[in-house]
Amino acid sequence: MNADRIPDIIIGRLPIYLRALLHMSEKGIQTTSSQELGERVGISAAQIRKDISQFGEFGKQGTGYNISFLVDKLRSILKVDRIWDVALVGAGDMGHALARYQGFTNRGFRIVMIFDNDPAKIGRKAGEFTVEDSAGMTERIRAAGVEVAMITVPAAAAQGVADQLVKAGVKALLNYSPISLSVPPDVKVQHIDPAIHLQRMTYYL
Amino acid sequence: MNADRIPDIIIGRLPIYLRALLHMSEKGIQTTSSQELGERVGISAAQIRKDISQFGEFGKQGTGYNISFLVDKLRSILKVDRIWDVALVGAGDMGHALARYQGFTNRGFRIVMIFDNDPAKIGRKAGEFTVEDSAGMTERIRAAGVEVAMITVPAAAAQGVADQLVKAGVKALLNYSPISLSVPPDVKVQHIDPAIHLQRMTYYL
DNA sequence: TAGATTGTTAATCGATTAACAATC
DNA sequence: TAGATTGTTAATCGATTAACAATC
Repeated sequence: MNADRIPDIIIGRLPIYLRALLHMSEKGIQTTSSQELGERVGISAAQIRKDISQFGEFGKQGTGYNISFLVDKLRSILKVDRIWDVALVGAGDMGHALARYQGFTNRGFRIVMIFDNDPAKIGRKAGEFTVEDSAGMTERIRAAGVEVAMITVPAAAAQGVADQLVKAGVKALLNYSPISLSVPPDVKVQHIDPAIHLQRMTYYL
Repeated sequence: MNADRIPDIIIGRLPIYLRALLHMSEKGIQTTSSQELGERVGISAAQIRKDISQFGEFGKQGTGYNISFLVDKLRSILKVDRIWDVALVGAGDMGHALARYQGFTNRGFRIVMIFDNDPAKIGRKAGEFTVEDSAGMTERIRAAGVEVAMITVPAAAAQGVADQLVKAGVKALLNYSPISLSVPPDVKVQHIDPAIHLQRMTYYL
């Protein structure tokens, strides 16, 4: 156990471990080792043991880790042992795809509202939701106490939307717009940009 | 200039620099400094200078970097000074969103074929493409010489699809399925999983 | 017990930062 | 010229790996 601040890079690996462990759990596997988990996720066994040991002694010498126990621990550490309400801004193709995405279930998230500023989209359905006018976004989000949001608006609008979301109290932003957002230090941002991910690979081709 | 192998972590930052530089370029800015670029992307000036200097002396003391010159250099380094044909596997919501995504243009990529194994989807349109039967996928991809692919199939099917793509000669895989893929060492994989990205932030909430 | 595997330490490796001479 | 900013070196900082005692 370690009371110091845990490095970002370790926190970033925990969701990968969690996903793999849930996958094993669904297949009925009850126990795993750092070795086996490492092979599945492409990370060394030593690193996995070291990462996990930052938070406690969750394994047993000789037998490894009990999967459902470790899943519970990781969920608790990552604070996904609850359901976070998520606001989605941008009801374009990507927004619609996310609105209908099944992958949030059981992983700690649920979209609860969708906004757009296009009159042609407001009032229409996106997944099971009705697209709301982004004019009322700040108040809606603040009133609902939503702290997590996803942005799927065009690049030119993204920073403005981010500013509004921050003002509304959002502390975690998943940005699908192809632009670097600037936010206060207490707000976390993650970027998803398929072109960036592809460009990281073409260097090696 | 450095003839050694460039670390992955540096290659991973270059697309971020490139995107920011293109953005500045579109706004008519002609010159920038490591300081200014660093503020835009949230990376220290020293690191940006060090990263860029791995590939040559692209700046000028006193004035900084010429943006269009640096854009050209980065495009060439990342091999996106050409257009890569991309195959898309999975014509669900995410596949459709990617098929219609405008963000690949001018960034080195163009989707050229879309596959699915669902008879209800085969023959239908996705963006400007007609969904093809994934039964003929390996041959189609090999014949077309496609080296880059995106996977948007359900988790249970993803590893099988990846295996087929590898067999077809694909060397760069962008995986939207919520599962860790295992591929030979000469094949690059990048993962996009919104739940993973969100879980990286909830720890801090 | 014998074998397996953890948690942890120390060693190694790699990345970032600070500082500054060079120079535009 | 004076001011600004690069490219690079050395120092610092942090992350990964190897190894192994502890122990299930």
